[in-house]
Amino acid sequence: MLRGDITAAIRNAVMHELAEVGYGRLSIEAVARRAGVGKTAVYRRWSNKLEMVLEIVSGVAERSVPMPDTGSFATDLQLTMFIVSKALQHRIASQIIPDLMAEAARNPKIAETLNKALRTHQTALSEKIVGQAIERGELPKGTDPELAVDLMLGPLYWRLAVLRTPVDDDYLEKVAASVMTSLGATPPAS
Amino acid sequence: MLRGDITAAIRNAVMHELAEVGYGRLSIEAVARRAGVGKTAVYRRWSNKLEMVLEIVSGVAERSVPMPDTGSFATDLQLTMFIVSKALQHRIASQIIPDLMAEAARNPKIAETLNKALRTHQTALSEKIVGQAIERGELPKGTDPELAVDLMLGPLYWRLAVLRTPVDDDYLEKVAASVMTSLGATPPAS
DNA sequence: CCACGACGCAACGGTTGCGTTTCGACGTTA
DNA sequence: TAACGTCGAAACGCAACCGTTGCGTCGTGG
Repeated sequence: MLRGDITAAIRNAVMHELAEVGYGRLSIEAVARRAGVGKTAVYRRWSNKLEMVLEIVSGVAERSVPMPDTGSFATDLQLTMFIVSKALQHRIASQIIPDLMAEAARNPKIAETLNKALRTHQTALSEKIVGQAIERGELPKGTDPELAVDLMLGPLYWRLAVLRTPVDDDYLEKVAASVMTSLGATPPAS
Repeated sequence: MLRGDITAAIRNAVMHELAEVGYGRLSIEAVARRAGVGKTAVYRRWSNKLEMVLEIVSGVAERSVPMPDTGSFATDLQLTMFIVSKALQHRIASQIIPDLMAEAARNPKIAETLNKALRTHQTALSEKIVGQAIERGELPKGTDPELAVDLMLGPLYWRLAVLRTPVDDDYLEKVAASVMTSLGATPPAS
């Protein structure tokens, strides 16, 4: 039986190596070195760098994806943006995500995995928020869910992952308010 | 005197290698191979992979940065978004930009260069557009230029560089309209 | 209590890239 | 035509990493 503590050490090492040197430069030797294990232990679990990274990354991404459903679009929106901003400001995640995104443009398997890990658990989720809001009458009937999601997540990603500017609650509120306005949302009943 | 045609061949090879394998995996040997020149020719011009890439990339980025100043915010906005969307849909640029962005998170020199090449020639430029619009009374006085830029470029970058979804004129208009609305812009005088 | 399996370590041959050096061919300039 | 500098090609020693193998140790399950 493979030892769980060693598997965990390797997973941890992979995430940190990914953050430090990126997928392109990631080497299994360095992973084993960092995890304090032999290369053998790594190859006993995965046969490839690609397979290893995909399994580990999707494993991390899949768990703990909260599901905002607060009953109103305004709070759903704010909560989602808050969660995403926290995730994109996480030291390691903020390095790994743009790196894998760039790599996905070259490697279809990475693209597919990221698709599953991020788009399914985030964009599709956001589209559900929009759908609910339309049903509740908080958003106009013709609202394009895709466009709405782009307006929500685009500025956040741009700010955090591209410009790497820290984001405070005040900024989040401004963006949220802008999204509400531009979508023609009915203000919360408060 | 260094031969210009060979320098050009190397520059071209670097851009294509960057697009295909990314900065992390880019090797000078491969560049020379692709350019059909000897490694000697490369090392005679630059001493590093880093130095070479920075010089070439900033050279490409610096030239031909048009300056939208059409006289109205609405058209400035549309023109800017059109130009940016064209740039981000360029086969090679759309691979290189996210890759270097991710690399910039690790390498301060790359970050600085990208800063100069993109932020100065694009964000600051966009901020000028917003400033002019405020002077003309097309935007409210308190408008935050940074926020405005984020709302303009964020969704575009998200769409094109992250999701890699093609963008048509219809989508561009929708985003532009959303930005106008959320900023409380005065509609064009037409 | 014993065998099995996972462990680390070290070494294997092979590949790739580094940055440098040497060589002969070529073309320009003087 | 003679000197100079760039050119491609090839090889240099060095380092890193690949994926595999053999070894001796240690812990656990049967």
